[in-house]
Amino acid sequence: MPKTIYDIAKEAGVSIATVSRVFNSSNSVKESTREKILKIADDLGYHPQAYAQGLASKKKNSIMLLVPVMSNYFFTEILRGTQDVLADENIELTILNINQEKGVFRQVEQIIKRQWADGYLLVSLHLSQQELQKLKRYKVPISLLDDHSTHFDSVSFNNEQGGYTATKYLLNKGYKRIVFLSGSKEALPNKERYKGYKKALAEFKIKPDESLYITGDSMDRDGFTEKNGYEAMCKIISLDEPGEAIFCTSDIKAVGALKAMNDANVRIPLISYDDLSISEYIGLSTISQPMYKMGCQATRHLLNRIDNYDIIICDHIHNPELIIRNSSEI
Amino acid sequence: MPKTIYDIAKEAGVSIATVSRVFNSSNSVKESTREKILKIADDLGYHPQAYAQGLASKKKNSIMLLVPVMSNYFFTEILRGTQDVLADENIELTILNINQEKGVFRQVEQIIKRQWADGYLLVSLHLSQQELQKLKRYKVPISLLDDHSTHFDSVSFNNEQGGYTATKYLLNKGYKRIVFLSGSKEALPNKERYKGYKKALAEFKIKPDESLYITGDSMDRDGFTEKNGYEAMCKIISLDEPGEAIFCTSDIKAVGALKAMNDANVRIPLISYDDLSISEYIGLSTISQPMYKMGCQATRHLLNRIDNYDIIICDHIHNPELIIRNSSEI
DNA sequence: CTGAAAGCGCTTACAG
DNA sequence: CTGAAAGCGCTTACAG
Repeated sequence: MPKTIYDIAKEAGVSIATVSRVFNSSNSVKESTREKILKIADDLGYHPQAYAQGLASKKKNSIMLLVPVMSNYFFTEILRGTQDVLADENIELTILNINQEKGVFRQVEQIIKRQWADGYLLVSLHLSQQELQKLKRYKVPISLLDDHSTHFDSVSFNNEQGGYTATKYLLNKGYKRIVFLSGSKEALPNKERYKGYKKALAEFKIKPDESLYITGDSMDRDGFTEKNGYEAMCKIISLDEPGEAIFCTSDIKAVGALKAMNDANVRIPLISYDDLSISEYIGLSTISQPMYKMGCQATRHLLNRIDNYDIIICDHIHNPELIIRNSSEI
Repeated sequence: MPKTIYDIAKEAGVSIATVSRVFNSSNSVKESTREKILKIADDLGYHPQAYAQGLASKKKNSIMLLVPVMSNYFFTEILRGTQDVLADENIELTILNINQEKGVFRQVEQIIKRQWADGYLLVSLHLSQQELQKLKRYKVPISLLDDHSTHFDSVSFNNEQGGYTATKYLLNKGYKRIVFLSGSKEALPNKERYKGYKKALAEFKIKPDESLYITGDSMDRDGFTEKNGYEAMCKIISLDEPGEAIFCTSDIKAVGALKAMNDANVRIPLISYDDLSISEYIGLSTISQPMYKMGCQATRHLLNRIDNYDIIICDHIHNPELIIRNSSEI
């Protein structure tokens, strides 16, 4: 039922090769022929089928962005960067949501095997080095964002530094019992931020107190939810010795934590992590990361590698920045 | 370089037809042969190429979700619904971000022409009836979410009802000067909500006051940003007669509006729209819509139509629900 | 249970 | 500037 290149060629009285040339902007087509074909194609609602083009040309002219959750500002900013870099490139961008419950590696490998795109941008997927190594054999352009590896181009944050900066600030203000309000303990960024937290404590000769490592009970999305933050804060409040300040590993959790404080009518200084668009408006002191810029970078890495698979591997690590607003200043 | 069906067939000593059958779960393959082929495929990292399969079988086994912005909870919930419906279907789901600045219709039509998927779920795209009519000729399964049409299956909200309910509540509390804190005046949902707002006023014999129709100056994302809400609220506060209550057309804008109130140290009752996940935690009274459920519905419509293009068109309109929390209760 | 062969809708040297 | 033809990597009747 849908029109094919044959329909157009017949209608225009030319060969399919000529029609193909028109759509591949080869300049070796007579202007009048080109216009005629374009007109017919428009009338008939024709455009070359992506799948057939991909198969014949062995190029997909598309890249795929693989992400675990796309609920947040974090991802939106990255996407903005990617789209801006792609703007003059004539490359299509599709997004695939990876289900964290169903084996991240399996899903990623499957997509790559099926050759959906010319290259893949893996965002916040945190595969193990061993898994990344396995992906290497497909010899396909892959670029990592919010993840680090020697196998692929990567753009990542210095999470340890972020945890360190936030904690240090609190320590400098004189607080000693600082709570680490955590997400899932297994999540890599969480571990790294905890490292930074401990490093800062160490500088102040404070031993990390296990009972101050606290998370909520709701564990969907690795615990990065308002609900988890609320639950965690309730636990903190009911501690025998509640803690004098809080380093919270995400803004979304902080929203929950703030509510719990309000409900219980207590106020504990808090610094969180992400700098979502709402954070400015609810006065969160937080660690900010240059997400737009990183989206641009990671995308450029990918395009370069599609262009030439054998160029040297790039590895950018960005230092986050502490932004002080109300929540830390009591 | 990547392995093809020929490599596998040769290695296994069978024809490519047999290899193909294994991957299409045809049961007419000897168990031992199947296992052998699967083993070889796994060793060699082979899986049938999506594009070649699509071309040969004329089925993509994939659907595409077209959305304008995916920053919000709104979209995340819909996605959850879609994914849950797709869970046992063996259909891939890809997402395509539509750039509102670059001609929504043109982008959508292009995607459809190129035949990326077996069907398309259009979310919050608000094409005109005329444009939808044009898409009709491609005879391709399309399902609309947060949009209404007689041409395609659709699942939408009764925005007028939402605006009416919110405004009525405020009127019932005795407020007379009610501000309509708007997004872009051209946006369809905005218009519909405004209709409901006026309808409620009419019941109270109040003439809509033009000077109470207020929006901010930042107009990215159709004005649905914290910043726009903040700006609008500043205008409201500096009104000669400020208004006794506010109906705000989105929670994100309300976040900005609340901050502006705080900064100016005023408190005006406010009801907003969306019920994002944070809204509960910051005490927003708001209009809530069953997004997860609607994502499920729209996806089922689409699958049914892919199954049989000629079934009768479905049209669900959902009534939103008012949820009272702090922001409206001063 | 398996294979040979046609065909899906394109692109792209090659030749003119 | 244009066409004939091979080929991309699969699926799927058809035949056995």
